[in-house]
Amino acid sequence: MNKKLPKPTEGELEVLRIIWQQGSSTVRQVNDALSLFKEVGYTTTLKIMQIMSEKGLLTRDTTGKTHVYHAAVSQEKTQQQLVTKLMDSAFGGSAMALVMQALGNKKSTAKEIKEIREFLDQLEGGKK
Amino acid sequence: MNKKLPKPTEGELEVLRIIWQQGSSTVRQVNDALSLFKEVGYTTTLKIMQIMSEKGLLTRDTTGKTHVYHAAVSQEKTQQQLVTKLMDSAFGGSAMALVMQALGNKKSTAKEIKEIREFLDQLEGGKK
DNA sequence: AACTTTTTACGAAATTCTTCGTAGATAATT
DNA sequence: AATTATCTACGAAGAATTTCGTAAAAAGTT
Repeated sequence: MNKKLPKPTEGELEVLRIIWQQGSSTVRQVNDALSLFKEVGYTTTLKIMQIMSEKGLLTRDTTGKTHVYHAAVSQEKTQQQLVTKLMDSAFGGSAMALVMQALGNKKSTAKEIKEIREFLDQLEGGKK
Repeated sequence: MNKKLPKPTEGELEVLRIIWQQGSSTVRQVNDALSLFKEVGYTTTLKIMQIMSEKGLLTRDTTGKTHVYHAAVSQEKTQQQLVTKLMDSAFGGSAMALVMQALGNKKSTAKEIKEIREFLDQLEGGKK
């Protein structure tokens, strides 16, 4: 079990989000997607993805000329990792404090609030 | 209005947490507190706090021989900043998604869940 | 086949963060 | 007063991250 994958950096997270969204991709595809919202050189994207492979955040298929990269970490696990880290480092480990900041900040819609209530119901229900 | 204070690094956040907790402190006091849970040289702590002053995360009183450092950013604002950043970078801006990860992860107590419900009530009540 | 384009590999510069050693100044102790 | 301890300032090394240029290999085009 490889539980200790490194925390992705900002740049790595951007790549992961794209691959989670559009599925396994080539460097070109990721770079195109990145280029929609920021300026970035092709070889920069390539380098980041190569490093991510070394770290185990991505795997790649090198059969063809153009390598295809796959996410090696799930979106859910990664979000878990990041939110846990933030909770510990900035909120003293309190989920409540973090949740309140997240909700208090943003103007949540009535619908969102309702969904969270239902989620809380589930949490209590599924609990022993 | 200085809205663009830099995001504190891991090390800087540790210093801020200590100063938020125990109030304005000297380098020695911060270093002692840090030493309780990690090994760190005195000049390392000094350097970090000096850099934080330059960045505007701390202010300092240099009247005496021993300088006294004060937090220049509030805990609340900083938590806001960090949670917003995480929400944008890892949760596509969705507070809901983040909240669910935070709650689903940790085994929240019934009391915590109740508190969050009450918080949601307030949110809706205070809203127009 | 010669040329152009695309892609990977390699290396290195620029930046940021962390760490700490050394020197000098200031204060406290003997 | 001399010694010792404490503190700040300075600089620099090491690691991590981001960036990109150049070269070489592979594929496609004329």
